[in-house]
Amino acid sequence: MLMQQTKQQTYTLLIDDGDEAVKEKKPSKSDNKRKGKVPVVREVRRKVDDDASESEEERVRDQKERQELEQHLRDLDTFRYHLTEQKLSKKEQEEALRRAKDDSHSSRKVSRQEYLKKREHKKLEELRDEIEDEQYLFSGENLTETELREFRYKKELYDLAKKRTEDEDNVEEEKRFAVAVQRYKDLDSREKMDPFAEWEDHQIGLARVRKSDGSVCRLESQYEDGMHPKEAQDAAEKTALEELQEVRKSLPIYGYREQLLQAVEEHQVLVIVGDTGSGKTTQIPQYLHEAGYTKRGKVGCTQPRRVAAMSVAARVAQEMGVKLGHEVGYSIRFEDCTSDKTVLKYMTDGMLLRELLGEPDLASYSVVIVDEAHERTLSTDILFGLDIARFRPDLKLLISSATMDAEKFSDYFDTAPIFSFPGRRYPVEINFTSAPEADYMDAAIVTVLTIHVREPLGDILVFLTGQEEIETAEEILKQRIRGLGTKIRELIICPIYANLPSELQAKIFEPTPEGARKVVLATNIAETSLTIDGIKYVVDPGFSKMKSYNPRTGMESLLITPISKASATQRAGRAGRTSAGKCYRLYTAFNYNNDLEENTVPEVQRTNLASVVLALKSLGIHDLINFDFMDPPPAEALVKALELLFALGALNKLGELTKAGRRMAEFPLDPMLSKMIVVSDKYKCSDEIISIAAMLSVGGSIFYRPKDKQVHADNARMNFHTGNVGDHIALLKVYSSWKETNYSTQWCYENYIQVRSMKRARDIRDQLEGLLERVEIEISSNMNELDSVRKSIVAGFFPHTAKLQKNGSYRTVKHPQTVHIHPNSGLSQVLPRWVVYHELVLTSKEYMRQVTELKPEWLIELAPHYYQRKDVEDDASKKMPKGAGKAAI
DNA sequence: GAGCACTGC
Repeated sequence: MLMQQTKQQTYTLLIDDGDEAVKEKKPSKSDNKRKGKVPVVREVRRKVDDDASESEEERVRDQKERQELEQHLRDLDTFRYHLTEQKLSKKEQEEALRRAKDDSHSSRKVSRQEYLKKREHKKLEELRDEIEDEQYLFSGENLTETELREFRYKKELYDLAKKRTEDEDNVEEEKRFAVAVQRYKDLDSREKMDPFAEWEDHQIGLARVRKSDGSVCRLESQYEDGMHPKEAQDAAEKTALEELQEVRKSLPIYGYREQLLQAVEEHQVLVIVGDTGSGKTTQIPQYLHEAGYTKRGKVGCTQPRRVAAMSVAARVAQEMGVKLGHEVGYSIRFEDCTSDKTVLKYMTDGMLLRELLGEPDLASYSVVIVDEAHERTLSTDILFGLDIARFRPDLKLLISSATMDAEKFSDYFDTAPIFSFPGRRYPVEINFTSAPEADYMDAAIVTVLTIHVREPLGDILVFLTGQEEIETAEEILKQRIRGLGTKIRELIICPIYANLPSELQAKIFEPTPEGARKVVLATNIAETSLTIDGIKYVVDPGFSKMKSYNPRTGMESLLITPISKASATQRAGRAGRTSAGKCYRLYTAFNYNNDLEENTVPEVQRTNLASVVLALKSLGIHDLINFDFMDPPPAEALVKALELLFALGALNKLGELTKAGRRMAEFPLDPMLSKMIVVSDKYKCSDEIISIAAMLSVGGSIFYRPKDKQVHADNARMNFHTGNVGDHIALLKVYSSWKETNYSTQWCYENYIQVRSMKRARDIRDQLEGLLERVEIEISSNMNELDSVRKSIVAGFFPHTAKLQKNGSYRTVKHPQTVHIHPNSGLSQVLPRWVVYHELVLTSKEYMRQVTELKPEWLIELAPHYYQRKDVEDDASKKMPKGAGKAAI
């Protein structure tokens, strides 16, 4: 663990220092521009006029330009190389480090101001640069009419814009927003508005129509919707089915069918290694069905993702010629598409775990297949630890994994045999940089442009770490391309990340127009969750954001960290799905070999385990320290979870599950939220509390805050905070207001609220409402008595309390540490004396997110076992910051 | 004045 941290730090340090060094060694502006920026973008392809008499001349010039460009690119490479060399000198590293330490604090403020100032002039500078570029590059050349006009126009624009860039920006963005709003207005039906529907449909469609050879056959749902005459329908069905059977036989796994079945017969646990495209996910369950395993019970196949479970089930149903939900079905949260007839059941791994809570021996299954086990989700790790196979000698367990982890799984399951067969994949050429990159964003952009200029057509996929980075990259790329106009091929930029509105997500699936190239700027979402056709080049800077949890402080953090080798391989593989491809890694082979971890740290080792422990306890597992985790989590994390559950009254002193604990375990929520719900029964406000619980569990993506509309968005948000009711009540107000408008999408837009998150909250709320019945809690509402709602919250979250300090910061009550109210909180200016918070996150400071005021005496009333008088003594005579300590209560 | 990667129940 220590080793790993050190490594990560060195890796990051190296890059930071590089940055510092760049600043110090920065060449003069024009110098920098000439070598670094201009030439790459500049050249490429000049517009060829129709005029035939000029064509020869054009060709010569084209050739000359191409040569120039090649030279520019070479210059650039050397330039970059030298820069990095300099950056890496030891002395400079130390110097940069020292300086960073000395004035990290004051420099933050300064840099903010600088940033604002810079932003103001950025656009202007860009334009000026463009003009200079043109003059520099094309001064001695005969420009075409159009190009001259363009140039003059730019110059005029620059002069004009100098005076009023800011205004223009606003007008432009105002327009864009209006268009977006209009588009939403145009869509009326709820189906259309379902943010998931679109791309989930797309993914399902993919599974349906993709043939093994990569070609597409159209047969989806033609015979299901009854649109065709009966005969045509039958005929279509027949040929479609026949064709599908052909396809099945052409899959790589087909040749191993008998061997595989024999291996399953002979061994209880089998590790299966088959590359993507081998057909294992769709075929193995069918083989097992054909071999008669389904006579003894269901065949269950788990997937890490909902879409995968749905789309694979749809595909298999089609191959078997049955209706989805009958013999073949799927089960995911909020959606159970199975029936009594179902023998092949695809499901999310979390779903199987939930089923296990009700049916601990999985009696209704004869085979369980855990697919994509190498992803090591929390659920698969727990499933493995439970070792169901030991109690059910007749249950077959198949684990499918990527090559490199197969041994590990085999060892874990008492040297279970490994069955491997080849997949279908195209070769991917891997390129490393010769020296470390100082700025991976810049390097990524240069690489994209270089590919665009040098390499044959084929789309590019760039892995970045988050929304902000993607937006920046998009901006820079657009701007660099814009200046070139017709001189290069068209480059279509497609951003993709989970929070992107779905109608914009759909853009990445549109086929690239003839002669153009698409560049997809993606987060990790493109690593596993979705596949994009036509990707031939992958640019991998080697970083991703990863959440980690500190069990000692209970603090979460989301940090940019180097990826693992396994991740790097996965990313590279994305280039070789439809043809041979290339992967550009923006780190050195040495970095790869020495600095990157073999595998990503499994989730179980970097998460809060409270709900896991509660689930295991409810399965009757008492000795958690010796639970057979494949990679055990830190003991501290387990202890912390046990302590919390004890404090919440879910476990007794002996560590046994209490009645309250049993009820809490029914809810698919963090135990503190479950506790809050269980207690709400007593305060007769379960209706309000489940809304709050649902809103809290969708996470922080409720309020929409576009860059250009921050003031409006903040105003809209503050409406829900009137009376300083606290963030929890504000969330409740958001939910009930939305409900009052009959779940209106329009209302969401008007109030800067994310529809997608609200719909998710509604789904969760519905589920929670259903579960209330199971734990015998009646729905009761007590909106007039907000203190009872607050008391329920405190009853669940009493370990998360903090008290205001003299300096305006807070100190957590039980395990003292200094924290602050998150600036996005409605109480960030109010500073109540006592607060309860939902979570603690470490970003630039230790922040409490979702905060509500409480009365200290409640702590004694609601958690007498946890707090003593002295903890909540309130020295009112002490001077508090001005205007603080007075909120709604 | 901050900044939510990605899943899942």
